[in-house]
Parts: sequence; structure tokens; C-alpha cells
Amino acid sequence: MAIDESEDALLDGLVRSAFQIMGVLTRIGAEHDLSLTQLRVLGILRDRRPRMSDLAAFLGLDKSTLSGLVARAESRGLMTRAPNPTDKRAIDVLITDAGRELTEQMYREARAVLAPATGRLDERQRRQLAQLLEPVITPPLSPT
Amino acid sequence: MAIDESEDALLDGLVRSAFQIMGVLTRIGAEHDLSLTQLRVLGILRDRRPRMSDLAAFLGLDKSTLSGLVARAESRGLMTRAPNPTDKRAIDVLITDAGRELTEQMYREARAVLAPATGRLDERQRRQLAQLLEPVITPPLSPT
DNA sequence: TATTGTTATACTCTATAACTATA
DNA sequence: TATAGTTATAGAGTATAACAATA
Repeated sequence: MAIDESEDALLDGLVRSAFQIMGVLTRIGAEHDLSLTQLRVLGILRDRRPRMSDLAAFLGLDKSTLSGLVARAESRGLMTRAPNPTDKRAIDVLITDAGRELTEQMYREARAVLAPATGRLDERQRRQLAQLLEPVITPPLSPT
Repeated sequence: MAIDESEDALLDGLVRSAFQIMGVLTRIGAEHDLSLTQLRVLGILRDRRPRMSDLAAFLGLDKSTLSGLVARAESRGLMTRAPNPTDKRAIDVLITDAGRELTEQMYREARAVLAPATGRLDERQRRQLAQLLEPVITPPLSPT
């Protein structure tokens, strides 16, 4: 079987861009006393209201890890817990208004920090890059 | 000032693909008892021999953090430390043969895990995606 | 019985501060 | 004086195991 160079080159590019993006998000999160995972959860909660166990599964974390993470964010007023309407065992996780505002601010900061990088592409190339990434990305949690 | 949709869409795609790639690398690293950072350092050392402080700066970590990280990897035979030839204060970090083999194995594993995702593009699209990512990526440490 | 979530515990990663050696 | 690296220490993130409540 022949070696597929295009896959190697793509993997390399994806990995390097991933580390770069993670570096930016880690720093922006840290400036607001948030871990990368907390920042990620806030991003997910912007348009979803998952139960604890689904969120843990999607993040690849143990449910006990999420208990602590949500508790810390809740004590800061960024997330809330609410009983799931249909399953009395389950707890839904929700973002608060303050959490939403903070998330959007951090997103704007990330956009500004990465502007020099994304600006090396013209608008047509940016659209094309976003389109090419789309099929590669795993679908996120279904809404609800 | 008008909102630039193409930048928002691109940022969103980059962030989501970054979390996906990080998830894969984190899991593969964990299967080999390596943290994501250790995996990343091994990747960097494949073709570089940086001093501790340059590596720490590039990774955005404190030098004390790197001391521990390299010590743990050294005790497992994956990296080595050697005095810098020109500055007696400095220590260079090198990958060992065992470290190189492990790194390449993990890279192959990542490639296999991501094959279903990258395979949703044809070869021409993969090349195009890799090319579009290139300008966005921050240049890594200069060799040596 | 199986699943959801929490708590107690232990380990790893990370930064800060204090120190030694060299520039 | 400033820089390179190490060590001691403390805080946050994570998983495992044991538990209570519900399906």
C-alpha cells in the first residue's frame, strides 16, 4: 500500500494549527481564571442544555470531573444546574447571562489575537478554509 | 465597521477542529502514559535540539515546569539533556531513539484514528486544506 | 439491575519563590 | 546585574472507587 502524502501533510497542518489555537485559548482563559476545559464547556453551553453525563461523554471526561468543574463555574455565577424535566436522576447544565457575556468577550479576544494569522488569507480563502474544515469536524452534541 | 462573517466562521471551524485534534492526541498520549504536553515536546524534538528556556518560551510554560517534564521523560528514556556547547548555563534537550520510535508510532495511531475524518475529503481537497492552513500557522522554533 | 450524579482520595501538571551557576 | 536551570511548595484538573437516588 502506497503512502498517502496528502494525509500526512494534512495531519501535520491540523496538529500544528490545533496547538496554536489551544495556546491562544489557554492564555485567554487563564486571563479570566478559566481552564481550557471550562472555556470549552461555556462555548458548548451557548446553544445547548445538556445533562451532566452527556456533556462528560462528549468531552471525554469522567462524570466526577464534570461535577467539580460545573460546581466551580456555578460558584462564580457562570453556569447553573437544573433538574432534567423528564429524568429525575439527571441534571441539566445551563449557561447564565454572565457566563454568556464572558464567553462572547473571550471569543472576541481570540478573534483579535488570531486576526494577524487569519488575515494572511483573503476573504475567499477564509471561506474556503472554513468549508474544507467542516467535513473533518466531528458533529457536536445535538441541541437540547 | 462591518462584521466580517468569514473570520467568524473560520475561527469557529479552527476552534472546533482544534478541540477534536487535541482530544485524539490526549487519548493516544494517555494510552502511552504521556501528557499532551509531553507528546507535543516529543514532536518538536524530532527535528530540533532547543535549550530548556527556548522550549519553555515556545510552549508558553514556566521553565520550572519544563524541568519536571523533561526529567520524567528522561527517566523513561525518551529524552536526554546535554550541555549547550556555547553557553555553560544552558541545557539542550534531545530526543532519544526510543523517544523517536514512540513518537512515530503515536503519529501513525493519530493518522489512523483521524482517517475517517480526513477521508471525507478527496486527495485534492486534502492538499488544498493543508495549503490553506499553512499561512495561518505560527512558525515553530527555528532549528537548533 | 443499570444509570445518574456526588463525594473522598490520590496523582499529575502547572506556576511561584528561592537558590546556584554562569554571562 | 541579568539569565539559565533546579528544587520545594501549593493549587487546579483529572480519574477511581464507593455511595444514594432514580429508571
